[in-house]
Amino acid sequence: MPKCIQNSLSDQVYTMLKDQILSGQLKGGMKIPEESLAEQFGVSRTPIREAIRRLAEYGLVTIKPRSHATVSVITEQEANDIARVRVTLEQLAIDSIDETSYSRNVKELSRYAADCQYAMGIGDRATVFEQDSLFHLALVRSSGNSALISICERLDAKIQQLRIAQNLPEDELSYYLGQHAQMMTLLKNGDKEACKRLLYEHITHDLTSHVGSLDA
Amino acid sequence: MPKCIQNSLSDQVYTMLKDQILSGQLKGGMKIPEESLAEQFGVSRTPIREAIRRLAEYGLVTIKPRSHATVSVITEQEANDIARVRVTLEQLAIDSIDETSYSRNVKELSRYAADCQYAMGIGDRATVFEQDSLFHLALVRSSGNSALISICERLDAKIQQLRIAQNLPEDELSYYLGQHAQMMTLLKNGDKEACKRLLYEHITHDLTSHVGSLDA
DNA sequence: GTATTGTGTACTGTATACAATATAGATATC
DNA sequence: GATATCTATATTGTATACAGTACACAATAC
Repeated sequence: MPKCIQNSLSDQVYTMLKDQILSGQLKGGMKIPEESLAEQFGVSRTPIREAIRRLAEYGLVTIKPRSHATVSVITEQEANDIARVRVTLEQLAIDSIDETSYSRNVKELSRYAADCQYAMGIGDRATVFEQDSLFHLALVRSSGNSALISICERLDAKIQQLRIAQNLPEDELSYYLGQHAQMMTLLKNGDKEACKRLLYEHITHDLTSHVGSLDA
Repeated sequence: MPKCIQNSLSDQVYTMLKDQILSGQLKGGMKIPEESLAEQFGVSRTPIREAIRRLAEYGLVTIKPRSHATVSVITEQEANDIARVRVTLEQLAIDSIDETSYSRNVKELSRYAADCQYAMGIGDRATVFEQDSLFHLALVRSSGNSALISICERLDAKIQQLRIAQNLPEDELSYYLGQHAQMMTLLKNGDKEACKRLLYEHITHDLTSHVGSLDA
């Protein structure tokens, strides 16, 4: 269910392409010529170009000048690098949260955590990942730091791509999702240090072991 | 002196517009209609559009749908937020640097530090800021973390805008520039903690006091 | 059989043309 | 005189057309 905020064709195409990439419909390494996409979406090349270029800024596609754009592939090294940065950024978010901003967001956070668990229960992985993203973004938003928020929102697409590529087994995924609620408890109790340690485990857990076959 | 890596018109326009914004020639809040830019640069609207959209991704211009794009203005809050994130990211870079990667980059770093000081001596503020940026980016690159590097490179444009807006008095600027060499000494001695503390001061020094008159 | 060059095709990069919408100014109304 | 509404214009959003380049395949030379 693609959610198009703007109604310009560029934005619609952008959202749909992003969804197709993150859902794995468009796999890493695949060529995406502008003309065939234009045909597929029933629009001209102009909005396609703008969408592709935006996706390139987010690292989801790679543009080779005067040649095709391709869907980006994530390497193991890149996955580790992103995780490391992510931990650092979200730990900063935790440090920046004060009680009032937390209480303002606690309801939203717990809803995402719950929805995530529920989706896990019925085996709906797509929703699990979506709600997981929303939880972490809401956490970052609670920091109130606009620069931090925009960086994390930008990084989110890559993280989603990573989550899917990681392909964690059910039991592990379920275990790590439970940490959302734990983190909230720690935050409520004001124990930021413990929360940051848990976040570290939450994000960097046996990261490298499951990555692979992105361009199957 | 704009340095155009790619030779496509889009890239050239992008670089030139960026330079004009960072040099203050295009001031915050100014409208930038596509057509007049196209005339000014002697190209069609297409490459102009792509450049503007790219600048928007970097936060240097703000696009209001179906209306003019304007040069973004930095608020005091935003400046603080960016500084906070920047400290965190560059501290992560310092943590990630190992001896081999440092020794590979030490020459480059000291050159930037020296050039920065020299430019300060002859009162060439534009070069000071340029070399300052290069120093910090080289530091981040030494980390070898691709995700971190790309985030910092992306943030760099905003930081440059900020540096100019800050408009630090000569003596203070000169003082803080001296810290580049100090940080390198600490790194060489392996005292990362001290280096990170110094970096914190280096970046967050009386930040809010000088910001203002961006759209003079 | 392999390497090299030539040619055609397909795709991108850019320009131009048209459609749709927002802004500003003028007119009308209270 | 102030406010609201209408109209004209300017500017964006999108489509299309053309030019130039890169890639793939074939033909030739070694």
